[in-house]
Amino acid sequence: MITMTEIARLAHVSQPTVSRVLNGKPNVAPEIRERVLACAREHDYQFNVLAKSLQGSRTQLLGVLVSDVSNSFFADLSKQIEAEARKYGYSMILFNSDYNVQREREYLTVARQYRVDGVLAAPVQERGAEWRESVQKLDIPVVAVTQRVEGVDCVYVDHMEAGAMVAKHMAERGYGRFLYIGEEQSAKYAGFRSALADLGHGDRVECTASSDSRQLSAFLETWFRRPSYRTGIFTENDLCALRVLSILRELGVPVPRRAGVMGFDNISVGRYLNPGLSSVSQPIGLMAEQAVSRLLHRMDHPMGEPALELALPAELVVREST
Amino acid sequence: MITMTEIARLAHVSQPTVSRVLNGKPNVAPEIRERVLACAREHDYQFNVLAKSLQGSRTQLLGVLVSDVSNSFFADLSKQIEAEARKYGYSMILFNSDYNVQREREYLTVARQYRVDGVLAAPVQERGAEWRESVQKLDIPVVAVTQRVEGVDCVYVDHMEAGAMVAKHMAERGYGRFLYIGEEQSAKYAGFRSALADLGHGDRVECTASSDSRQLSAFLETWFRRPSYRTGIFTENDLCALRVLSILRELGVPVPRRAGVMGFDNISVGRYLNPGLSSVSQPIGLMAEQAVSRLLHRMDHPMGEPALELALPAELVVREST
DNA sequence: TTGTAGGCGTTATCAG
DNA sequence: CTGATAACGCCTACAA
Repeated sequence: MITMTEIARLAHVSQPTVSRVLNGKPNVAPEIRERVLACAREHDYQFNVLAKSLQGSRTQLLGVLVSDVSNSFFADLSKQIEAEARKYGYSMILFNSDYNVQREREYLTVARQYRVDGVLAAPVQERGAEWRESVQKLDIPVVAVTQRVEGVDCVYVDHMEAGAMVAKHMAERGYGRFLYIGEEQSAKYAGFRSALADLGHGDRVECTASSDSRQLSAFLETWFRRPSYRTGIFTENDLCALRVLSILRELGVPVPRRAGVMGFDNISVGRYLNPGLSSVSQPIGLMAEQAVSRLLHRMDHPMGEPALELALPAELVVREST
Repeated sequence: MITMTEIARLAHVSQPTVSRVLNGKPNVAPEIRERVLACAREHDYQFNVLAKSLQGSRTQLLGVLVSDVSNSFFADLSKQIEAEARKYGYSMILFNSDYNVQREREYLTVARQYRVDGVLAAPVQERGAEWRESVQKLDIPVVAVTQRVEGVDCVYVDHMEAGAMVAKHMAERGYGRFLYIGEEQSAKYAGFRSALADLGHGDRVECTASSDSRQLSAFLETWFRRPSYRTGIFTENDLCALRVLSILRELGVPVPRRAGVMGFDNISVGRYLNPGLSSVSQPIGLMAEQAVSRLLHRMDHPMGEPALELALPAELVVREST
């Protein structure tokens, strides 16, 4: 690939002059400008961004760290982030932590080795003082997306509040028993549970892990064998809700009559399901936009301002499953 | 971020010595090695990959160009590619062409500006002599994924053959009318159509575009209003199949009795649908593996060998929708 | 075993 | 308006 120095030689000018031309600086004689441009075009010159950023300028690279791009929610998020970053001339190195805290850390160091100008991370750990600290002593600005992290710039929806919204909706729909499928410590569950308590259903909530499909299936079979109230099921995300719906179908549990199912993330296929999946929608586009903009801002003001913790509104998307 | 030169100053040695230590080269006095390592650890030294690659060595960056990560197929593909690349110490810059040929070209030049060691591309254009040429005169190795491109390294499944498999399956299932939803020029359609012709259904195949949902809905309504044979519908991808299923449900067309639907890509949510979506599965993991390995190989042998055109087997995944 | 010198492709500074 | 020159962080000779 041709370099400025080579163009300089071909055009019989000095290399800095070539630099001036290619960067569109003023104060270059028109004829020289033309000569250089012609030569650059002819050889399809491309800037060497790496060499450029050696001078202390920006790399124009963003590190984007998600737990799993194959989850449509993160796929959508990555897409929006890429589109948003592109507006500012940024490209994105994508890292997949695979829900692995160890790899999350590794990728953070890889991102630094590439001298990315900043990192957008959807951190795995929900409540991580540890994560905050490891991020804070980093010399690269980091914005957390989807999760609140105290003392770190972050853009997120309030999971507590979302859980409460779900609880309220399910109570209104007349469900009398409740099930949360996901991690017991999650903020969604906390909000769900506490709102149900306020509604007088405090002792009718249970929680079970989602990880093992067979186990989950067995659990639901037992649950619905005993005659009981109509059950509102809230899952940690839509993928999990899909599995639940599929299990309920196998068990012959009618949805939404006997069981209501509400997911989280409102992935795009939800509306095409049968029954359509009710879900909590996060404003992905807005999150991406705000997160990128905050990150770029932070690059210029590394320490100055206090962390911005931006809570965005979640929205209930009610379809046939509740 | 601390540099080798600074460590050198702090440890009272020369910068190349620091380089030797940090790169684990032999012939360094143990005590100096310790001193340097201690200092590096203390200040959390990280290599500057960019500076490294200025010397002509590799950037350890791969450009990955897809049309739309938010399509689960490409999301899965990106994920597998990332995992595979990581094994060789490579990171991935992700580009989203958004099915836009113009942006595809732009991203190719951006990739070059970053001096990526190679590019994996799922090209938009199905039959592009133009694309081949633009890629061939690139100074960076490119491997096409998912599409065959003559004269360019590529890893793909044979869409013609896949289309034929679908035709055969649908004929066996007793459908007597056929519909392809997608671009008329696509290889899938060609294979579908020609196989149907061989089966004596040559004049019972139609094709309609998928782009406009309302239009598609109107088309299907008209189609199913007239009493006709049972119809086998083959869609260009699973996302499209989802929309079709949803429209058929609205129209009250029973699936698979009156209409059979088969998608393409076998995205993971397909099995959770109701009815479960029949589809053509592409071996994503294998494709990623082969494509990355081919790309790395090509880096070491830029021109030597002829292009590898690797056709991988597609597989019919039959569920309740056919 | 260690240090010095040069270069990778740029940009910035300063002199002419 | 243009060209030397130094610098960015690192590596690879080569010299001591």
